[in-house]
Amino acid sequence: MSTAETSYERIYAAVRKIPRGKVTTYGAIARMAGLDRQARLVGYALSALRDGTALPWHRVINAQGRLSLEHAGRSSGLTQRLRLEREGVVVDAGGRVSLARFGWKVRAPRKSI
DNA sequence: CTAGTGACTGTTT
DNA sequence: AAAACAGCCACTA
Repeated sequence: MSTAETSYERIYAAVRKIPRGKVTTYGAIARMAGLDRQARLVGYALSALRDGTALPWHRVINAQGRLSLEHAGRSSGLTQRLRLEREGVVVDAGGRVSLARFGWKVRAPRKSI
């Protein structure tokens, strides 16, 4: 079809690229999808996902390093936290993740810790 | 068509 | 540190 890929498709594709054990922000996903200022759209696209999706949506958190789902009063917040911890991502009691440590960076890691 | 809302972000008070 | 404002876009009524 001549129909161009929707923003959703691009967003999903970007989310799929997040490596296991890492997290990224909505803004970063939007940027990867070529929608640099549509972080909100990313959240909206993810909200449209169904249960059982193969998309690693749990690796997407907000720029404050916090799980937006918990803050939004979603029951899926617990699921996200569980999945992250299962991948080795440390989630604080307040639902916070250290972006400095687990934030997905396209740049190469430091040669020394 | 308009108006309201949202899994956001960055800047300014 | 917390709240308010503005910006951006898609979906629903």
